[in-house]
Amino acid sequence: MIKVLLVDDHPLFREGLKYRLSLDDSLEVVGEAENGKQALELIKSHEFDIVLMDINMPEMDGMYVLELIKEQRIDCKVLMLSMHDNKEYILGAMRHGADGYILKDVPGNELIDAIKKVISGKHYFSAEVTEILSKELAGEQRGIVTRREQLVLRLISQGLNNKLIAQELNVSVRTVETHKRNIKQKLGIDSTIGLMRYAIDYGLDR
Amino acid sequence: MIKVLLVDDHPLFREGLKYRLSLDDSLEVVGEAENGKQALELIKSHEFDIVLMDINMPEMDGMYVLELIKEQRIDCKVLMLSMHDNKEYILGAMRHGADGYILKDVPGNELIDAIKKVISGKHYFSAEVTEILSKELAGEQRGIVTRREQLVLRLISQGLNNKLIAQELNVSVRTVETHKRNIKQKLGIDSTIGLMRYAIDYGLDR
DNA sequence: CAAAAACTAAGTGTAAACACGTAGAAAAAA
DNA sequence: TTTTTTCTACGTGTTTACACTTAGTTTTTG
Repeated sequence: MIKVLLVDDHPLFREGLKYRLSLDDSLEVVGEAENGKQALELIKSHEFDIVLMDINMPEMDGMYVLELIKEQRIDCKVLMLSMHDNKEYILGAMRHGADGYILKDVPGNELIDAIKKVISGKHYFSAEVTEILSKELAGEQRGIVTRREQLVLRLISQGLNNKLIAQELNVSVRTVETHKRNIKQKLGIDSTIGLMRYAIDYGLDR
Repeated sequence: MIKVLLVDDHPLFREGLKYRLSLDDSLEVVGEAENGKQALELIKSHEFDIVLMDINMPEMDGMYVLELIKEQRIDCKVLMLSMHDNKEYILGAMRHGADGYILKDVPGNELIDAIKKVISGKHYFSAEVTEILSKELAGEQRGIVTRREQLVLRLISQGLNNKLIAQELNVSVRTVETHKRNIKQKLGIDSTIGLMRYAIDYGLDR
């Protein structure tokens, strides 16, 4: 029996997932959390075979939880669920060692397939995701926004100016400027406001 | 038996809803659509007591379908489901005669309550929604952004700088600056980036 | 360990944005 | 038709952002 932890901030969505998974006899949802914090507590106190987790959540997002799980080498697969098929998320999730990444608009049976693949030790990325990735790789690593750059992007999207971003990250304004310049170059965007739009569109804004 | 039509572009979410509604004996999901177009066809060819519909969908969004249903006086309640608690959406839905508006992150039982209230001829707006509305009304018309200012907001949200906005509107940069200053004052926002966030949050960005 | 990538940061000059005030012309409302 | 609002725009001074370059340090990777 595969023990599943569901992490998503929408109760209705969780209920739906739970129901869908209950249709398969080899799966069992043994835990639910509505944010990263709760998830982390559960993961520390219980054992799960796999965590199905949304990326965008209030109170600690899924990406961070993923990072912690993998850093601490907790023996548990992590399958990221997301509304967004954006590069940054997907690459971010891969960088942090996610075992899979699927979009929320896949049919239920694909989700089950994904879980089983992941449990069997493989990775699973849904078609749209691999599409994005292949495009990314075809471009030979153009556009890979680094961790620090992602942080800067997030702070930009929160409305902070360079000075405040610098304070937040404990670096100089010049460093922030450099990061911004590099991000712009990588993404082919030429204004802060454009960066903000990008960050918001691709859900980096929290 | 209340005949329900589900309209949402996420199969998993639909499945979840369907399951949740199946737990109540007086409800029956007799139709599903994954976009506004499909929904409209179904509504024209079949009879439903209530339509549960997402606002954001590809291929004709829910707001437009709502508009058509109400314009054509189709005898069918419409309960809008949304991820977003933004003013523009909520006010827009009300303006077009939605029978209710609830956020996707409500628990399943609240959704069932909402359906029944709506079917009985009442309106239903979830707590967060009425909160937003009351704030809006309490503000006694502060923050009325004029037509021109709305245009500026939209262009800001698209990532244009002052010069480009000026070109787009055939006015001087100084005028754009003035508009921006006025908008900020009206909305109590003190950065361009904040304006952008506002515009996107409130759906002005297209 | 060596090489590459990422992170840091500075110099210097230019461009854009912002604050605050003011104000005429056009359009809408009373 | 007055009155009010909206749209337009300038002056002036300050702050912030951007371009383009260079480069040391740390971290990651092969």
